[in-house]
Amino acid sequence: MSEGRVEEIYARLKDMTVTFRVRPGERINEVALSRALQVSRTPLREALNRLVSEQLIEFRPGAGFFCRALDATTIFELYELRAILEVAAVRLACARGDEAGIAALRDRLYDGGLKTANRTIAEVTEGDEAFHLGIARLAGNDELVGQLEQINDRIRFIRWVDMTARVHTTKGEHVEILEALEARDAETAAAVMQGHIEKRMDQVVEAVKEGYSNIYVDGPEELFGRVVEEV
Amino acid sequence: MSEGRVEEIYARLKDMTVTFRVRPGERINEVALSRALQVSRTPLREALNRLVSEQLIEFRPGAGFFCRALDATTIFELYELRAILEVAAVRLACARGDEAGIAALRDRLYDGGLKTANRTIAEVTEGDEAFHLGIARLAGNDELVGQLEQINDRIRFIRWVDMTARVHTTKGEHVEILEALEARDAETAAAVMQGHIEKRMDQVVEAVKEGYSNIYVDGPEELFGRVVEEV
DNA sequence: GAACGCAGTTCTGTATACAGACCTGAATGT
DNA sequence: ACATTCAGGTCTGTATACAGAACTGCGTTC
Repeated sequence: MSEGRVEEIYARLKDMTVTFRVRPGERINEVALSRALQVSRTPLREALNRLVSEQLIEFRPGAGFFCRALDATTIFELYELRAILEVAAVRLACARGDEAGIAALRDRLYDGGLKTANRTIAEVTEGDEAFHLGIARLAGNDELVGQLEQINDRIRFIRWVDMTARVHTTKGEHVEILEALEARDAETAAAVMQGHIEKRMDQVVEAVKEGYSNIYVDGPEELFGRVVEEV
Repeated sequence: MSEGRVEEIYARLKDMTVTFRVRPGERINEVALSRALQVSRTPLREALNRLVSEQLIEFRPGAGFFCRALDATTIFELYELRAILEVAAVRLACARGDEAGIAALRDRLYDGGLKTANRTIAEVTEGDEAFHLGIARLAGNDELVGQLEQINDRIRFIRWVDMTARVHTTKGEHVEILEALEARDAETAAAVMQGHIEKRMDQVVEAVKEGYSNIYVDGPEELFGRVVEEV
């Protein structure tokens, strides 16, 4: 009874929906998908139901499961929420974060996080997310981290799109945040974090209104694999 | 094919787990529960899987579904998170909340929210939650409201326990928050909200360490129905 | 020509069956 | 007396079957 099949399906589906390899609004055909994943419909539907709770897919009774659509309003709200949580997190990190953790974050940032050239968008975005999550972890509130991870899953695609446009401005702001954190300067850290996220939010919402739809119509694979050019 | 069975099961199970009518740590026997709910195991498990994502129940592969346990650390973290979100919400509400909405909130508060005598704990707690959620709604960020609702589900039981102890101090603070909101005084509103939630958090975490376990061993029904005495 | 209705098909919703994992307890050996 | 093992039962994990809902496309009627 090879136990744990649902977990695997769940992970795969999550990946598919996060990266929008299923098109927004598209209905998910259960038999087709179950064949593709080599499982029966029962565990497949169990996994799908989990993703419904995480708002990565939608469910309409009688009609089935559908890929979520990400409209501009939702994106705005998620970015705003992210800003609230991350600003609070960096404040708490200034107050409680342990030195070792801060040092580790610094090392990772300077080790790889600043070198964006010749990396794929996927890699760079992962680095960005890891930096922000690293700060949240320093705040020592696992529930906050969990909420943030859930938000990240929902906007990761958008972050990818955004990253293709402006990789290079991110780095400097990350350094600023880190330095404020090391100085335990909560006010500065909070202000920079707030500005950092809000700036991106504005850019993103605008970008979405324009070219967003045609981005994920072409299939996103190409986007994620694109390589960042030298500055 | 009486459609929408899962939705109903989901709602009932959610209620059961939120109110801890299932004991913490207890394993959920699927066949027994499916008989009790008059459905087969398939839709039952689909509903259970949704609740796993909302962290209202736990799932261990090979062992099944279990009722969540609420330890002091998690409660602390959830209250802290709630404070972060609600403080941000009241700030946004001061900035963007429309007059009509504020007036409606005021009416509801003065209409019923202040009269606690001769009401059950369940009713009073619901009023408390409604007031806080009402403010969050004024902030105009549905995602924030959603997150807050999810947190509320997880700590509602604790709020009940807390409410039995100190119903009467809540009212005054709610009035303070409302007045600051009406004056559009974000700083005051935020400060009072922060204090309001943090005070409760401290009390609650302490209460949990002492008598919590025996409260939900006796079955919680009695608690919810208890009537608040006159001051 | 357009709108409505009907039949066929496809897909969802749920029950059920079965295989294998886990747990319990008794019996046996040290 | 205690540990260990094995058998029996219980419960989970998944496949599959079937019933009914929703959709599609064609034909008919106004």
